[in-house]
Amino acid sequence: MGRVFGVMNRFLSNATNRIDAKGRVSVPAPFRAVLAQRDIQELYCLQDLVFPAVSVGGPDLLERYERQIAQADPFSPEANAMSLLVHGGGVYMRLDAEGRLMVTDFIRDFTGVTTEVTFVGRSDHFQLWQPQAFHEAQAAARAGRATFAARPA
Amino acid sequence: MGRVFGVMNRFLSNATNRIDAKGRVSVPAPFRAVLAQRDIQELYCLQDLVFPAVSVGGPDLLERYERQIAQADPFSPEANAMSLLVHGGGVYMRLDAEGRLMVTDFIRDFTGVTTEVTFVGRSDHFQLWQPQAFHEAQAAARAGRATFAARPA
DNA sequence: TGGGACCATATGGGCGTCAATGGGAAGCCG
DNA sequence: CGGCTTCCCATTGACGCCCATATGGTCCCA
Repeated sequence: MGRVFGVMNRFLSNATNRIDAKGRVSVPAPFRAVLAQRDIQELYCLQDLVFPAVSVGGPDLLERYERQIAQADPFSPEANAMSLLVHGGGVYMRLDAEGRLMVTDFIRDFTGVTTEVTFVGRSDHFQLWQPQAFHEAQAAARAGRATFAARPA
Repeated sequence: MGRVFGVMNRFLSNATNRIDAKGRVSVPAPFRAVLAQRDIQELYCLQDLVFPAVSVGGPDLLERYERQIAQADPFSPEANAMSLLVHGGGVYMRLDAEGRLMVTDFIRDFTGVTTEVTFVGRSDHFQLWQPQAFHEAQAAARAGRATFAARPA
């Protein structure tokens, strides 16, 4: 195998792939490379806390969320809601031999994807988005960010 | 080979190159020299927050943004949105053996470039612009009006 | 000082490889 | 027995890697 470059060991950038007649979609090769490098074979999926997107990562993703829940006040509505999402909404998935995953109703219902899926890198995990929703969310984030950009950090 | 002069270790000035039939464009040699001097082999690209331009730099460019994210609560909506921009909107690129890069739809859509690309030095990184948009933005900056109209959808 | 050789950059294009996609066939669970 | 899933193989279109050419500028030398 070729050399793995220093910063490519994170999930970065985005790509949109088609869902085939059987409901499968290819995970972009760069993302699969990251998964392979981290020895991640079992994928854990859960809903994003603020966006209509499904987060996908290894078991470490689940652990990160559980730590966050543990830190919060156990009686707070936030911790309660998070536990509901993380523990009640989480799903395990596997890739097939060609590096594709099944787009289940869980994914379709929450993200709104129908024919295409946008894979979005999030550094330590990646997300599945309905293409249009991703573009809109990014445009909104940029707009909100630009208003503060004028001020020095 | 020759001695590298102090002033050449930064991205300065601008140049416009053509996009060929395969969608490639040569990065100006002075910029490539800076990249080589800094040992930058993988390029990190991100949409500018205020201009219709794509910023290109080394891994340090990404790390600068990531430091900002790290300062916020990792589960906050703000950090989430920021990561959506930096990780989801960022792209890694490599130059081919001749020092060219692919002009992807990502670049075309955001900058509006079609047949030519203007490379603009920004000291620690450089940017890709649609030639006319660059001239207009520069003229506006010269006139002292930093405000820039929203670009057309 | 003018001409010409030399050189680096920008550009064009062929070709092989790999990823994305499509579809068949066998296996599993209802 | 039927639908759905999993494994496997075929296709194709894009991208990376390679070499060729042109063009403009610089340097050297007469």
